[in-house]
Amino acid sequence: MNIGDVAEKSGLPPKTIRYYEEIGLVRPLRSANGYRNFLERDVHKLAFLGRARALGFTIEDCRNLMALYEDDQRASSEVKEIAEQHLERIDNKIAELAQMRATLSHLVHACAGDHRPDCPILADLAATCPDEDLIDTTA
Amino acid sequence: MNIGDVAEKSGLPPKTIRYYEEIGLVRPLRSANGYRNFLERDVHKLAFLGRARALGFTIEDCRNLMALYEDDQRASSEVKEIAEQHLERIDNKIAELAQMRATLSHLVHACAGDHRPDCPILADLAATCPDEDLIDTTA
DNA sequence: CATTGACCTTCCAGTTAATGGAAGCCTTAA
DNA sequence: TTAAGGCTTCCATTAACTGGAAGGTCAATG
Repeated sequence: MNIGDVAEKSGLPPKTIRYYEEIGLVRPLRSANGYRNFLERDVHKLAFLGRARALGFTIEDCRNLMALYEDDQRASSEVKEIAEQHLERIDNKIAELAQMRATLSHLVHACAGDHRPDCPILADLAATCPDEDLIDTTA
Repeated sequence: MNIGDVAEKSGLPPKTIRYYEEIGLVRPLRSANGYRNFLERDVHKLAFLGRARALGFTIEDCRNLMALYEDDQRASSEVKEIAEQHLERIDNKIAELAQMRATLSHLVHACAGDHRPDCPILADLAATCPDEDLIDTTA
């Protein structure tokens, strides 16, 4: 199977599939003409990778998940640990974004958004420390 | 003022400050010895940039916000528009992460996480389309 | 048989926003 | 004088692709 078919079946662009080969996530055979020759097994692996990436796992996570997937002696605890760590990363990211969102939303609502230059958003970004005039800035 | 002092005052690492100069966000003077020589105004700008970046604005947003900040003829609507677009980006990102979180959390709870190889997480990642055998794959 | 168009190949560059490190000045104090 | 610390530039690296150029392959058509 050529890369175009695999792209369609796996949902990954050809560029990405080539990249995944380059970093060793798949090892397709080669036809006599130099074209990559994928087996169904490769398609399956690539779809697996696509789903893992869609869940936000890093490439390194994917590499490890794939290794576990192919190891029938694995302990599910190993998989779960990777997933839990990722879940924590996601939670942290969401918290960070929620914090940004709160501040930004507040500022946006406070801004008239008209022709006048007065802007609480810029005022906040420019905000000097409230006690700035108490700080020795001559140093 | 040397870069080290500016770093301390602005909260940005020296490396980042040099980078911001490289991409034209600040233009410090130079002393006779070749050292960058920052004015209070530069420190203020850098702190502004640091706060904007902390709110997740891109560097390009920062460039535009800074230009508006320095233009006393600006309309607050221009600032608000940038902020609103960013808010939307944040909301999209949060939604995406929340979706990942939901799926992943579900899978993690379903996984025993013991010594056995059975794992719903891997099963899901490997999941072929439920109706795969009904799909014409010969096309 | 030649050519066209759709594939495929490799290789190089660019993306975001820094960060790490090497090699080498400048300054100051012991 | 020499050592420490701060400063300089330049180059490489990060994550995970993506875009594009130059060129080989293949199937069908004129």
